[in-house]
Amino acid sequence: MGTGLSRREKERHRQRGDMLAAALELFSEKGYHHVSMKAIAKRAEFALGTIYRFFSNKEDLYKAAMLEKAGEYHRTLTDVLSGEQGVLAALNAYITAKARIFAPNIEIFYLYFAETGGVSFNLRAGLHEEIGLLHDDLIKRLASVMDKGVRARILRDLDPHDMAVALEGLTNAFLLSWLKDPERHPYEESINTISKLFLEGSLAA
Amino acid sequence: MGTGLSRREKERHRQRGDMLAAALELFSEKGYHHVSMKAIAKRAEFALGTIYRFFSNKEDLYKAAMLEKAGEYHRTLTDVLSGEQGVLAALNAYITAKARIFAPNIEIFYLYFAETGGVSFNLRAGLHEEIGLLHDDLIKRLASVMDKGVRARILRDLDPHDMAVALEGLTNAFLLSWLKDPERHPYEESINTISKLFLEGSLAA
Amino acid sequence: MGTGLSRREKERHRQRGDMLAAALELFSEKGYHHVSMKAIAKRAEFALGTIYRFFSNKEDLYKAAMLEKAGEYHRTLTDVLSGEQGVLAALNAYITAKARIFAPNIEIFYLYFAETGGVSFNLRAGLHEEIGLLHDDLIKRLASVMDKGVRARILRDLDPHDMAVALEGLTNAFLLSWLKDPERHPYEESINTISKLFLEGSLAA
Amino acid sequence: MGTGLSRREKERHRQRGDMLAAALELFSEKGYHHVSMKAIAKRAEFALGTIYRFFSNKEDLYKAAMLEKAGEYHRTLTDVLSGEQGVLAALNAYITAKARIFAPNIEIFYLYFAETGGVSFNLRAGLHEEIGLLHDDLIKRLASVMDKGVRARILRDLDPHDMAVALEGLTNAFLLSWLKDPERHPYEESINTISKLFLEGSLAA
DNA sequence: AATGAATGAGGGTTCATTCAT
DNA sequence: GATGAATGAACCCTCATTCAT
Repeated sequence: MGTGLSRREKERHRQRGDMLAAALELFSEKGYHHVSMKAIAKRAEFALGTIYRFFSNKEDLYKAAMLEKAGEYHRTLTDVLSGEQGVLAALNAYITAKARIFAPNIEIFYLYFAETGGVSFNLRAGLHEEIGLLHDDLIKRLASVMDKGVRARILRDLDPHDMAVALEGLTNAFLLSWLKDPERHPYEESINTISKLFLEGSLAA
Repeated sequence: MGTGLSRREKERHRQRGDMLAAALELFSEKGYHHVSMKAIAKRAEFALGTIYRFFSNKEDLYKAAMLEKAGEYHRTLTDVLSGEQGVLAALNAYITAKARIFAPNIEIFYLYFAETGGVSFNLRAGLHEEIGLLHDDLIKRLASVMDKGVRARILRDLDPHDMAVALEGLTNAFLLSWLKDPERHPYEESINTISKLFLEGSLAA
Repeated sequence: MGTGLSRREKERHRQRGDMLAAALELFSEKGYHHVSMKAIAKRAEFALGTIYRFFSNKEDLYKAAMLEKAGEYHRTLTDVLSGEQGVLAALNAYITAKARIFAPNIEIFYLYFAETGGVSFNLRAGLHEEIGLLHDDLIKRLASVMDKGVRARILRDLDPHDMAVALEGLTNAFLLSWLKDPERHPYEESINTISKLFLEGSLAA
Repeated sequence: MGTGLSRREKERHRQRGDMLAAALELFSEKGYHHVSMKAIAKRAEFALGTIYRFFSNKEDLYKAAMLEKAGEYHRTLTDVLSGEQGVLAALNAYITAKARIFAPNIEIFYLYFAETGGVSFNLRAGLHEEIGLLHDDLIKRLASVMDKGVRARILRDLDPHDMAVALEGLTNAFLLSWLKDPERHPYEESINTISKLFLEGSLAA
């Protein structure tokens, strides 16, 4: 018993997911203001009014879609970092995972990036903060890996938090560069460059 | 002495500048779609119609405002790089200048960043490309400085273009980190970290 | 019995009709450019946006309103001409019907007339042509009646098409004259005059 | 002695004429509402403000332009009618003159026609009346010619005023028909038809 | 007297949101 | 609960008119 309810809840959750997916697709294709609720309803194959039973307004839907994706990314990246592997393997896995996540979704990356960066304005008040928290958490986890690496004398002896921020900046920059012009600038080489910057005595080796 | 014409032209230019300034303020405060032409007119203290004597539509005004600022930033940063100084001095000056430029204009930085990154959609077609060109030029100039540094055995022996991209990513990341929480994370320390990542034998010293 | 669908369709058609009626009223009262969509919405007792569910823009609404009325007039007049009556009866019926149609709608007559004439400019491209086709059709039908009359030696032996055009011109002129000053110039006398001009040997009688 | 003033007045009159000509050209090309005062100023090669020294507003300019042309037409047509010629010659001259006047100016004809007809709305209040007076005067003069013709037993014995109105309607209709499709419907034949309708015993001859 | 830059009311249209069915 | 027609506020832009130069 309660299965009836449960089934209904599952169904509701599935519908919500369909809406979020449709919304995210359209938002990343055209940008927030160029997507109408009607278009989202159509893409998601729901009636316009039905969307409003799940999200109180467009704003809310946007936030939910972004947070959904951000949460997914965050989960993937933290999973990668928390594996039972060595420091170098973890960082390599992180860098690779980030590329794997964003490559097929460059638009979403931009969106996410803009939010992470801050191009969010009052409009998305709240979203900014929530994504900020995720980002802070990620930095903290990265810093902890860095710390481990420094103590193991694998990484250069710099402030772990700074190194985490640096890694974020480097991966973002190389990702963008790669996505802009995939041929001219293979991502693998970027990984090498990033590694060398962090590794202790890398030149000596 | 042509002062008649010159005065009128100067006046026109001043008005245009006022409009661009007002537009930029508002766009960075609220985002493109949340700013009405009426609001820009009011902020700039012109009549609505007057704006249309200078810019053919909102789109045009936005592009002009962004390009104006982007050009200004680009000029400042390339000036810094082309001084008759050593490699290290040049890079330090660059990093500092970037902070000096963006610190008071974090919103504009986000805007610029978003455009550099790509959150621009069809809407701003053209702008994206033009800013992209400026950015490419900057990278090229940075790479040339890096090359000089590598050949002088001051910097690590990595691909100069990659190092340029890396520097961009690092400065952006640290700037954002600093601007988010100025107390906790002094920008000066970031500069140290950045330096150390690029300097040859920095750990040995 | 499909009544559900039918009812909705009927409702839709009724709404469309109300909008067209309101639009036609206002357009004939004040002219195309002096009527705002808001005013039409108000007169038709719909919200502004609702009108746009039926007509894609003001232009479209105008054309639809004109064509609606033109079609109605055309139907009425061709019906009159195609009755199983004699030539004289047909022409008399035509002249009378025209008066009956336009008398209560002098403004619409002007509008129709202007379109028939050509005061439409690019703006109403298309409408002009469509109304022109209706007009040509009417002339052709009139000419055919004239032809019958000529062959029956009831009407003067002139070119039927010319006679049709002439009848149009005469009825228009007398209608306008009558509508301008109904007392001074009874329409019945106009009919007599028109008849006499076309009848063979009318003076001899 | 007054020559100075006179010269200035002449100059003013010439300027006024240039403005009216430019305005009429544009109005007939595009229609009242699609012509801006700026465009008229440019076509007339005057400054925008200067136009307002001659006409208090756009409305006023339109009326003046229409009345100017209407007066010109009226003068031409009444001149033709008041010549020392026979009735038939006068009517023929009238019909020909009307074609000569309007053929190169079909748009103005439509405009004039619309005003004569009545598509004028509140907007052009006044203009309508004034053109109406000219039109009435023309009808009266035509009627007087008709009367002479009837008394001379050249024309059919119908009410002269009706015949005048009829002639107006016929010439308008044939003119429009001709202007719409000049090849298919030579105006000369129309003249024949018109003549036959009015001439006494024309079929007998 | 001539100029044309500046003004701002007003119009067409879109679209987030509501609510009767 | 689901639907989508109806609503109307708000936006971009034009252009007749004014007035400082």
